Amino acid sequence: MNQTNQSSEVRVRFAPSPTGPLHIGGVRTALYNYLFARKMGGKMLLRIEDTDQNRFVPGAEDYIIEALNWVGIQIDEGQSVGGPDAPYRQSERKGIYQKEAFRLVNEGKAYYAFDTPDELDAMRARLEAANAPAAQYNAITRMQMKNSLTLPPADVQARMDAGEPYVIRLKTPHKEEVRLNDLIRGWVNVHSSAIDDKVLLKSDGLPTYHLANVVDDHLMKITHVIRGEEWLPSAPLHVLLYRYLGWEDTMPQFAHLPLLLKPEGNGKLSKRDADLGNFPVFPLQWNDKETGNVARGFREDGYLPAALVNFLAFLGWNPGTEQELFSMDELIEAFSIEKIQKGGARFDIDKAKWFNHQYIRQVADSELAPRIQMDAQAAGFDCSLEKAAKIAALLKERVNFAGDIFPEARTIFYTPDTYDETIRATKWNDDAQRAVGAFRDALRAYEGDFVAENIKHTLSEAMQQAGIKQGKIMQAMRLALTGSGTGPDLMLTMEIIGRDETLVRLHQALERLN
RNA sequence: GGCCGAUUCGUCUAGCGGUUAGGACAUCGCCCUUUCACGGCGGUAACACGGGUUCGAUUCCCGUAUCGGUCACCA
Repeated sequence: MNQTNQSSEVRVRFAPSPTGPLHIGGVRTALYNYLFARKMGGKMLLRIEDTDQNRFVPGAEDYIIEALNWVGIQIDEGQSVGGPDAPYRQSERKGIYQKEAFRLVNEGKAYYAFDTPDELDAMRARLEAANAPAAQYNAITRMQMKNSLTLPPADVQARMDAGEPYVIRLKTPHKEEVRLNDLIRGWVNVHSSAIDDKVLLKSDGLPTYHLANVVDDHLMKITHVIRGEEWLPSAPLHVLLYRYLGWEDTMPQFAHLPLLLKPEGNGKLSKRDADLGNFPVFPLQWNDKETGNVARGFREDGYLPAALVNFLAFLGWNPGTEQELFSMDELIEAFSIEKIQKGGARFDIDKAKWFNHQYIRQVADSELAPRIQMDAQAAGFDCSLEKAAKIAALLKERVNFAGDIFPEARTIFYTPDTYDETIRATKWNDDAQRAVGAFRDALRAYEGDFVAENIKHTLSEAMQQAGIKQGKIMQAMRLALTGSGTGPDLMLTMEIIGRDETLVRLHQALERLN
């Protein structure tokens, strides 16, 4: 029935479950899928795997879409954009999975099971007590359970007619070697005895992940399944499903990505680690409506999407060159599955900050200005966009985040009310006093443009005339002007402060520091 | 515990039989500078262990150890 995919167009999908905010590892998975799709000139699909009604979280789907959009991952087909295989929400595709599940039963590859949760627990407890090799529903134990393999057909029919809940389970072969060739890991062999009789269709009529993802990937003509390593143990089961469904000849290729690990200690990266390390694990801020908790996001923390993407791309992949900074287009150009790492990658937020620093300094001053203006206003200061842009130019190379700029520029906005005592004690001496006085007088007489270059010239001339070595008094000058011993370029700072205010500050310093 | 996977500086990694084992983050030092940063230069720092294969193993094979993942009517 199914002929080989003639078009050979690469088609990949990102298939998250809307159970909450998208984890940063999920963003990386989406990114790798996207890079691969674009690199191969293929398509990127977005499918929502919402087959667990109990775990459904309102708003999660919108969050996922907004997050992908923010990082710059464009969806070609799928939820939010539509496409030929709609609907892309699995809860709306119920009938499709049921049809395939019943087909498997009819073909003898699956069966109905009526066991209650209590009965299943009892079975597992019994097997564990008996020290059985594996406490699972499988080729051996299924013959002692309540299912269409053990019950008389009439009984099965009666139960179904009576509306008794049932599931459909895969009739996993007893002894069979299942192989799959993972693009990242090579051949992986698993014996079918290690795979239990997985539930394919739940008693609520919805499929489990295993059935749904295989059916959808086939129907949507997915050519490559790129997903997290946590799926590797069930990948052989999926291979088995493709075989039983008769789709093995068009089965997609698999690539199981290494996991994102905790910064220190053992295990995969969790929200808790992020809180401990004081960094986000979600792309966007998430407001939990039930608990009222707010989980921070990379966006709200001031990370640029380009920086996050660059950082994430390098967590588990490397082009093999010494270039570190890559735009999305460059990543697409350089990307290849072969260069994906096999081992898990520890999450190092310092590296993320460094990437952000690299990108922040490239942002135009005018783009940074509104944020600075906003921060200034929040602190109670007026700030024109022109002034904010100048401040951006003054400080952007020094910071990791746009939000760090205003705090460093704070002294620009007000005449010092206090002066750093340590600097005062060590730097405020007779020469400093004379220097500030001489500079003030020179500035009063100066009538040209009040720009850094001219201010610098005025200052050095004044110091020369006063016979003072400029380097000796610069920190005192800074103290006089800003009240602080440290900060960005002083001449530019004065330019931004303006002539009048500069004079006011010099004057006040002479009065208050003596 | 069974099954599957992984293992190069503290961290992310390059390496695909012969290298002074390279880069980046972090760290330390020096320089630059009006200070603090930025930046520049340099330093410390790694092939988990044991067997093979080979003239030669970080690289190939087998064990061991360690770490991770997974064993639901969750994805």
